[in-house]
Amino acid sequence: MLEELGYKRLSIEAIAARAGVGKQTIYRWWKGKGLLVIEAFAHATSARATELPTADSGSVAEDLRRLLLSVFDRNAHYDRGAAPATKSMMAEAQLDREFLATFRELVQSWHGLFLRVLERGKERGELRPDADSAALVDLLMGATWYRVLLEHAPLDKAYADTIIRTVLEGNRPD
Amino acid sequence: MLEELGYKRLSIEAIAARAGVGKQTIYRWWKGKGLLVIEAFAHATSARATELPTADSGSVAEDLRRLLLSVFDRNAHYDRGAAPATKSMMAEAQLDREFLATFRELVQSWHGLFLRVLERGKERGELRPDADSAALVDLLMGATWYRVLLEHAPLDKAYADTIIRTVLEGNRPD
Amino acid sequence: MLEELGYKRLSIEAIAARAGVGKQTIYRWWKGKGLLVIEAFAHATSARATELPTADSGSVAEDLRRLLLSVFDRNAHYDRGAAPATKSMMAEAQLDREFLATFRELVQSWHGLFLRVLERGKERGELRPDADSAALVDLLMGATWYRVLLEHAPLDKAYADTIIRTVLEGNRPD
Amino acid sequence: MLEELGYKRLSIEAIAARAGVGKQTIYRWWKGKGLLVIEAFAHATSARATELPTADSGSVAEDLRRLLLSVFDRNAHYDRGAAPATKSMMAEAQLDREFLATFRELVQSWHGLFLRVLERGKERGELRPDADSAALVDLLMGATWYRVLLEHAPLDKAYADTIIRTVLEGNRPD
DNA sequence: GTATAACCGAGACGGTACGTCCCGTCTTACA
DNA sequence: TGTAAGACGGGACGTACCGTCTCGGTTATAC
Repeated sequence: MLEELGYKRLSIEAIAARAGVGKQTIYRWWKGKGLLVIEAFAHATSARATELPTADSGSVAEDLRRLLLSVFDRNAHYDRGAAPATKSMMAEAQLDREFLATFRELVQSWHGLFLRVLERGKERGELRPDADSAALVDLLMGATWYRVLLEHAPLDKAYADTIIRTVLEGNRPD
Repeated sequence: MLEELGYKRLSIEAIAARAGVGKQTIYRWWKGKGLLVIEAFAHATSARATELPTADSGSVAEDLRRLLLSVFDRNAHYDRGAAPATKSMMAEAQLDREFLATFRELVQSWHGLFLRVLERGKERGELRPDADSAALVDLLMGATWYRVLLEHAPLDKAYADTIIRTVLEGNRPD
Repeated sequence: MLEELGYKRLSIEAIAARAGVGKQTIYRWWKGKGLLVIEAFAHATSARATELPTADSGSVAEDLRRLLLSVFDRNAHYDRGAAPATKSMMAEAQLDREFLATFRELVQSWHGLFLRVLERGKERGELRPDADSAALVDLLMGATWYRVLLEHAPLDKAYADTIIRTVLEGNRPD
Repeated sequence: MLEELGYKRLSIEAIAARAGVGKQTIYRWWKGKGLLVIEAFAHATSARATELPTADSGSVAEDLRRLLLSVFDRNAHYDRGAAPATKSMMAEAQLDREFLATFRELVQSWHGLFLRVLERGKERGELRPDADSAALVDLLMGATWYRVLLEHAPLDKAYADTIIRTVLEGNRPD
């Protein structure tokens, strides 16, 4: 229904009707449209067994590339698949502080994957040991989200390369 | 009123009442809440004469630093000043495609400033000539927006340093 | 719609839909279902020009008889015409004190007609001068309403005769 | 709870909660709010051993007076005691035909007492033998209910006297 | 200096959705 | 096995705003 109507026109009334369910039942389980969508999103992504690739390939560059391209893949089409949902959630997060807290947890769970890769890189001496990994993750993710949100340029391999190249070269040891 | 109520609870009805104006008059001038806010935002930022620093200091690093810190300054407090407004607009942009187009123009007008600085850097040989400047701007802005939107970490000098350092070191010539 | 559905199943939602009107518009004009019905009732009875007979025939008995039979006529069929509406209003009056006040005014406007007839009777010496006219009206109306409300016996001429006979004979001068 | 909340706001949900009982259990015993209240009313009036006075004093006037004043007593205060309950039941009877049937039986059980008194009066020659006793009971009860329902005048001794006087004088033999 | 038009506040209107209450039925988990 | 607890599908409530639409009562202009 999200893809069909868009988040704004998606009403709890309509969800209930489509589900053949009383509105109260929905309010019993979720506090609002946002939290319902977040859960539906989590369910959909986990159900489709589309886990992000976490295997250790031996090189930060390769690990990061795999991870980032996987994220790019899911969000490359701004108007279908995961992107509309994540965009909607980011919007709701700006409109409802309570929702922001929940959403942040979801988003930060993704950070973990990136953090681990970067930390492995440090251990292997591929990255400066004093680099601020958390900040680097924000760079990686921020660059990605920015294009998804504004839709002013595509999430393509060239962009991924630029991002990864910049982050790694910019934090090479000495 | 935006700071007071938040974008979600800010209704055109309330704006009209507060302004001592008929609703029709508002609809005559703006097509929706989003476009009204975008204009109010533009008015407020220009009125306060808080233009971004564009002077050429002679070094990319310094120019970038000044520019980025100026942006950081305006948005450092996530719950007052410019941040709530920009966050609201980013939200609206996700919910209304027509608004997205308008908002994108506003945002991209800011890109110009960063692009010019990077291009000057290329000319001076401070940056690789084949670096994708547009992508680098997205890196800079994306990293900034990301923390503003998620509010999971502060927009502080350390973060600015990491961003600039990474972008510049990551795109040094040869 | 009242006759069709009955007062209980008559919802403001349905009235609005049938009238092709927003619910708010109804709430703008009437405070509740009861007050709307009371107004519809007043409108219907006045529109149909079914005024009660108030002419002076020269005898209390005859005046009273005409008046009472006219009331009987309108309410003889407990399940159509005026009776369902008046019954509904009497019900609402028991459930909502504010409505009771309004309803009482309507009902007491009818008392006036009976009171005038009785007072004429006193003047002509057909009734004891110290009879409590108001109480006698309550007797006349109470007896009528009682059968309408309980529907345990018909509003027929015999009952009208008994009522009038009792009230007049019971209050003959000396 | 009836006195506390009024019939309208009295919900089965609330009754169950207050009673520490499942809703289902209530529906197992009573078909609706009305029937539950009618039973509670019957229980309350019988428990308080406030039976109506049926003894034969030797005079219709006296018997009637005792009986009527007893009814008046219970309902003199329109907002507490028996009156709110009877008013509620009369309301429900107008809204639900099935309930009306049950309620009518309860009400008519009271008629029996009045009928017996009137019949005794006929036997003793205190009343015209061809008087319609049932109609007279409706006069007595109707006059009483009317004031209880509209609350436009008190149930006082003067009113009782007028009622009884009218009914007896109006149906004296010859 | 007055008639006339443009404007605008106020807010009613048809409408959608909200979040809540309660209905009467169904399910669960404990005693 | 029965029952409290309460979830469920459902209907209606009364409210908030939406974007559109009349209204009068000013101004401001043209005659």
